[in-house]
Amino acid sequence: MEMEKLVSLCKRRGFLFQSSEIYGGINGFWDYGPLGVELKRNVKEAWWRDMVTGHDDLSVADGAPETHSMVGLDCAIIMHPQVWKVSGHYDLFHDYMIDCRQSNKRYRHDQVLGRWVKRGDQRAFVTSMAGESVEDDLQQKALKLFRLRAKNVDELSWDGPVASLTTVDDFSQVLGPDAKELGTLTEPREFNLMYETHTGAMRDEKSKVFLRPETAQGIFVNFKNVLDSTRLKIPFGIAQIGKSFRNEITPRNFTFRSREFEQMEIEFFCHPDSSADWYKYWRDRRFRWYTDLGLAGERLRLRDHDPSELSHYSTGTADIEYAFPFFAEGEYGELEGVAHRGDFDLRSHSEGKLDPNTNPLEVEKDEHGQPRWRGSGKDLSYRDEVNNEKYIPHVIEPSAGADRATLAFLCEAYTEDEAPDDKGNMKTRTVLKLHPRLAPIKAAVFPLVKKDGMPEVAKQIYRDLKPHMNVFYDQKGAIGRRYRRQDEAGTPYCITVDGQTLEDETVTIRDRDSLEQWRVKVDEVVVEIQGRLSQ
RNA sequence: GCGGGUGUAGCUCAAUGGUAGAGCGACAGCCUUCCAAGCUGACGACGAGGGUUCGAUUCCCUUCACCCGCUCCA
Repeated sequence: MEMEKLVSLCKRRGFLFQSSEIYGGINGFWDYGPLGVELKRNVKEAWWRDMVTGHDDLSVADGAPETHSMVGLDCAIIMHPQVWKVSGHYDLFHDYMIDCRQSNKRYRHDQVLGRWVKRGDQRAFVTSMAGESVEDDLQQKALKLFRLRAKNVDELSWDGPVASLTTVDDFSQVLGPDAKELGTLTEPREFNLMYETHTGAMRDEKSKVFLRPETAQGIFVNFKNVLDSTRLKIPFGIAQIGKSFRNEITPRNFTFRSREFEQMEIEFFCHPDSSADWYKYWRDRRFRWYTDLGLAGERLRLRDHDPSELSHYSTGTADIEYAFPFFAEGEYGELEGVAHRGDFDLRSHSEGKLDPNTNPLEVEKDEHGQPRWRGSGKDLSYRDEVNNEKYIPHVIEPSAGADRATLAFLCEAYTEDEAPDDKGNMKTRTVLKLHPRLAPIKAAVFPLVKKDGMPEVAKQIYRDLKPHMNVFYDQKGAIGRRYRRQDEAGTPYCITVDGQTLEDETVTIRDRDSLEQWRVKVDEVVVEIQGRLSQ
């Protein structure tokens, strides 16, 4: 499937528009049109119903270690700035970046390592991104820079230890990691991946706040509130759907990487001893959610992170990925990450930001030995009244992208097949084979022709269906054209009033995918359609 | 942020330094008894801003957006 065709259809039929299009558009932002908003709402409502309101607290779910509860939350986009300092986003999202004018490569300022080297009266700071073999790499580069052979390595004299580029002020003596000559690096420039704004009318450093880059932290900081207000017992999950914002360096690939996007996140709190089992449960359950809604093909996969990719406090992370058409063959894009996060988040918000590189986890300290970012100081542990046990729960985090899921469902649904026209010639038909739960319009009602009392019967069927679902009525033009329009919108069923209706009070129902038609009594249409939609 | 490409009607495309054209779609009407049929009619565009020019959609500059490749992707 070519992506341009889907993008074109999305625009033409009102699924997706570029934001602020009449002003030339704005990079990284997208608007959902009349059909798109229904589709995305259906995705979110399916998630909310399947994860939260439809969840059975009393039964042990398939694959689950025991019963569990699910509740929802909806918190503010703007939170106390300390939330983002303790969560680690402030440090991670505030990078200084260096560009190389010669190689056109970009580096994190603090990640470029190098060492001063002299040969005669020439002096340079040679750099490398080589990681573990950095010293060898630096020597190679120094030899090359001074046009020396390996046997003349003695002519090099090193000045000081390997150090970060942050220790260097004058870049004119710096050899970039991929450069062939000195002084090709730009001055460090600040990259803010979190959007900033201000609270109150005063616009100064003290009033600075951030638009959240993820919804998860709102759940962590409300953990105690939820516990105190609900009589919930562990294990339970808190779910939230909401907008998040990241000032991505390169928004790309339609809505896949947007700067404003919507997340569907769960933080699931459990006892540390059962956390590995719960992780497996959520990983498999979330994967199944996508397959149940139609991403059943080979383009969807569950990828377990390699143990070497994991933080030591995590016993597992898996990505649910989809092979979007705009990726190269064999490449996948993340729809959802399911992560075992241990007690990292709750402890950080209690004790202060933990250093993820420590084991066991310790609070990250600044140069004065003080906590780098102070936590709330509140006790975020859980007390098990039955076993009289007190502990900090472990967290399983299934974090999904609502826009990415919506886009994946669209990509998967887009189909071109052949269908005959009224003369029997085969014509290309464009159809969105969306799962009925996700389809923006559930059914369309047509009179075969605009006379003989057919519109009146059809309008009544429309009115009968409307209280139950989104239905569309159309009496204009040829019947075939009306069917094709609904195919493009992904409407699963079309109901047609014809001449026979006037004799025996039956109508035809047409299936979008098979093009099959069958007759149903007029007063059984609602039950028939409802029954098929709930399958 | 870099390099390359592309911006003309809702969509797909055409032409032109001198009033911008088509197909499809959408709309109105006629006709139509099951898969984008036919006839008629009306609507509808040069991404934005500057410059050169008597005159710019066309040439130049800037900018914005999209696509491809790099980079980035906690």
